[in-house]
Order: sequence, then C-alpha cells, then structure tokens
Amino acid sequence: MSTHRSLQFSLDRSSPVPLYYQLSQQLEAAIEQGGLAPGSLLGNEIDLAARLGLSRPTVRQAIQSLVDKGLLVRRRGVGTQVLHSQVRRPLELSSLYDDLEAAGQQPATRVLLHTTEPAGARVAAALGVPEGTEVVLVERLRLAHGEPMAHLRNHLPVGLLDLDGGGLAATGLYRLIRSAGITLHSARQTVGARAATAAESGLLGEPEGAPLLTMERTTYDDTGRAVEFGSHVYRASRYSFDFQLLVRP
Amino acid sequence: MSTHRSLQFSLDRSSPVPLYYQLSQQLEAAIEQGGLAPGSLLGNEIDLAARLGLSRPTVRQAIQSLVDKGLLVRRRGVGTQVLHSQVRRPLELSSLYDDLEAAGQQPATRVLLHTTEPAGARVAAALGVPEGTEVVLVERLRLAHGEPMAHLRNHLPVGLLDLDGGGLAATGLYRLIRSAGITLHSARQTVGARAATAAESGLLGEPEGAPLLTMERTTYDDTGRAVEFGSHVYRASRYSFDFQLLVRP
DNA sequence: GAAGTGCGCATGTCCGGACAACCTGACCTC
DNA sequence: GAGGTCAGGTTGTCCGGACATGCGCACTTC
Repeated sequence: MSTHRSLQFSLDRSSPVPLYYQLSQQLEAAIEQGGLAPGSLLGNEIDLAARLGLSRPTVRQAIQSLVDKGLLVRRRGVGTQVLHSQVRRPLELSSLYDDLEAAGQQPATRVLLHTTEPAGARVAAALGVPEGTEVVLVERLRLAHGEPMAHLRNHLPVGLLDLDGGGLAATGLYRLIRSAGITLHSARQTVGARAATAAESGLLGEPEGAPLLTMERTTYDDTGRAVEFGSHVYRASRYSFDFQLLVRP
Repeated sequence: MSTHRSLQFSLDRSSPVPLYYQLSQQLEAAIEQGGLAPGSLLGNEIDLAARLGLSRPTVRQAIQSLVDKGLLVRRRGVGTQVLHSQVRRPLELSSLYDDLEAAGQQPATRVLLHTTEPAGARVAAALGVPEGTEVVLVERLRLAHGEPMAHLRNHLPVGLLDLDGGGLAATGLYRLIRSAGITLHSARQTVGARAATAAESGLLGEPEGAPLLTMERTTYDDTGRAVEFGSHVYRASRYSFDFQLLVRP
C-alpha cells in the first residue's frame, strides 16, 4: 500500500507559526485536494519525522489534531489512515448570518427592537442574573435574498458591549460580541418545533399554524459568564440545521 | 488565589490505565464535586508534576484532555483555570433510546416493519451504494412511558449485521451496531420541522398538521463507510434536541 | 486444511530537558 | 499621577530517547 513518500511539505522554522500547525495545515490541504487518497496509509511517524527533520512528538501533535478533526484514524500496529471523506463540516458555534453569507444567500437584518427591560425568570436564569435585573433586548428579522428567514430575539447583560443599530443591521451578533474582545467558549442549545402564532405568521410570511423550527441558546465566554440568551424561530419551509458530529473515543 | 495544593490524587503505576488518564479522571471528578472551585487556578504544571511524581508532558496531556472537554481554560502567562460550570453535556452521537433511558423515561420500541427493499435515489446516495441495491429497512415506533414519541425509519446496507426483531424491540439501533463490532466514527445530521401527515398523526397521536421535529442522519464507521441512514420524526410537543457545543479554538 | 505461534512493525505512553512567548504586577521615570 | 519598563511566573513549543501494547502476517504445527 502506498505510503506517499513523495509528498512534499515546506516547513519554515523562522515563522512564528508552530511547526506542528504548519504540518497539520499542509496535511489537511493534501487530504482535501486528493493528494492523500482516502483509505491510504500515511506512513509511519518515525520515518515522517526523519524526512521532515522534526521530532516524533511534533509530528504526532500535527497528526493528532487531524484525528480530532475526524480526518484521520490511527490504529495501533497498523498505521494512520486517511478517512473516506464524505462531507466534512464540523459543528461550530456559528451565527445564522455567517452561515447564510457563506452559502451566498445575501443575508440582511431588520432591527425590530433594541431596548432594555427587566429580566423575566427564564432570561434571568439563563444569564445568571437576579430576576428583574435590567437586560438588553434585541429583536431582529433575518432575511435571505430579501425573504424573511427567521425571527431572532436576544437578551444580553447590560454593559457587556455597546450595540449600535448600524452594527446590528450590518452583521451578525456573534461578530459584534467577538470584536468587543470577548472570547466565546461554549453554548447550550435546545432545538424544537412549534406552530406559528398569528404575530409570527405576519412577520415571517407563513400561514398561521405553520410549523416553525425553534432554537434557544445560551452562550458563554471563556470565564464561564453567560453573554447572550437567544430565542430564535426559523421558517421550517426554508431553513434546517445541518451539522456533523464526531464520536468521542 | 488558592492553588489547591492540598488536593490528593492517587496514581497506580501498575495499572494498565494510562497515568494521564487516571489523572484527568480524578481532576474531572474533583471539578464536578466541587473540590476545585470554578474560577480558581489549578496551580502550575511544573509543581503539579513534581508533586505527583509525573513528568510535565504527562500532566499536560491530562490537563489538555479536560481543556478539550471544555472544563478548563488555559491562559499563557496566567495559569489554568476551572471554568464556571453551568450544565455540561457535550454533543455526542447518542441514540434516542439511550437518551430516554438516561432520563428515566422507560423507553420502549414497537417494530413496525423489518424487511429489505431496493434503495431509492436518496437512500442510495446516503449509503454510498448504487441505486436499486437491496438495503435493509426498519421502521419503529419509539415510546416513552407508553406514549408515542417518535417514528424511526432506518436504512442499512445488507450484510452489515444481523438484526433480529427481539434485539430491535429491546434496545437501540446504535447498541446493536456497536455490539456487532462496528466502531462508529461520525454522523451528518439535518434537523428540521414540518407538519404531520395523516398517517403520522395516527401513529404518533398528534392532530393532522401538528408541527413535527424531523432529523435525517447518516452515520459512518471509522473506515468512512456509511452504516446507517435514518429519517426520524419526533413529536414536537414532547421532544426537543438538547446539546452543548464548544468553540474550537 | 485449520488452528496456533511468533515476529515485525506501528502507534501509545512516559520521561527529562530546553527555550520561547505571553501576561501580570511592581517599579521607575517623566 | 500617568505612563512606560522590566522581571517573574506560567503555559506553549520542540527535542531525543525509551519501553509498552496491540495488530497482522508468515510460519509452524497438528
């Protein structure tokens, strides 16, 4: 079986980019572009390290990162194998805006509401603040190709960042949060479905009672603080969640 | 700030369980049980290694696995911090059966259909077989507390495993696949919503036109082979997907 | 021919060390 | 007092080596 001894990698030791990262990026590119055939073996780590002038731990670190991404499979006593591809889009914490933009759907936003209000029980619990605390409330309508796609309702702690109407209309909420210097860490989501209310049917252009996809999400930063609680409603006829997940070994 | 120098860990060098894994398990237990307070620093790796009689790489490997799980955050020049908790249930490739069982919902299964049929275009594409190939079809009704929860329709390649009616009724499909020696690796999912058809409303006990939560999933094993394609329909009034996801750094 | 055995080989684990990069807080300077 | 500077501490990266473990194949044996 081929072990791709001919593949070339270029490593720059003077670059600030770590060597293991340079290697993993080039390996990933080779896999995506077919330079490494699915199912084929990668060749053993010792030789690879010697050929590249790297130590085995460094090579292992590069390989491990691709194993974590689901691109490679290691088998003791056998070798490291390129996984047969299929689609590979890992589940990430992405905003609807970015998703639509990446799909070429020309996203747009209409800010319906931008105010503060005292937190109700559910919002307070999600954000980890006392009930009745003033919190920011933003309601938006997300459009794609000019057509309504989703109604987005978000609560945020006050003082976390300065939301201006222009930023909200021009881009996604996550970008604004990140550009305020907040490092997002994780989110808790609940996805369900229900029938459209009269108000929603008007906003979204769906008949009353039409099935809608709902998502509630609480997002946390890397200190564990809740930075956002969202209650979103999507037109099921035009949108669905699409993601890949890995089995943790 | 406390660095928990008093915490005790017991490592068994004669155990076949890797040292880094023993340590990561005990660290995780300490975090869950509050022995390590959220927000507190873990103490530097060098000291920790010396105290435990381990090398720094081993300690780092243990810590890294918890960082990957989202329990810890490392900051260069600062230290390793325990994240404020909230709920922590990572997104895994779990079967509905296991989910319900874990929630104490007394799951049960009624096998509606168990046969083979020629693969249509969509099933053939998902399983990676030529259109018209004979594939196994299983239709099940999943109940919780005796109430219908979901209608499950699964296609599998023939010869992959021996499904018997007893096994299907007694447990989840994933358990049967795993116990056939197949290592699951990843899955691609699409979650949406639509209105219940007349047939579905009868099966699930929902009014016709009621909103249903839908999921399509193709599951792959560690050779990249598709092992299962499922089209599932859940009662939105009784079920929703609930998961946590991490931002990949 | 079928079952069991042994060997080579690849990954898995663990060690000890070295230097770099980065953050924080104290100190100094203006 | 405000700003910049420097030192200490911590994680990040990388190296070289050693032994353990598990898998597959060739060989042997019955």
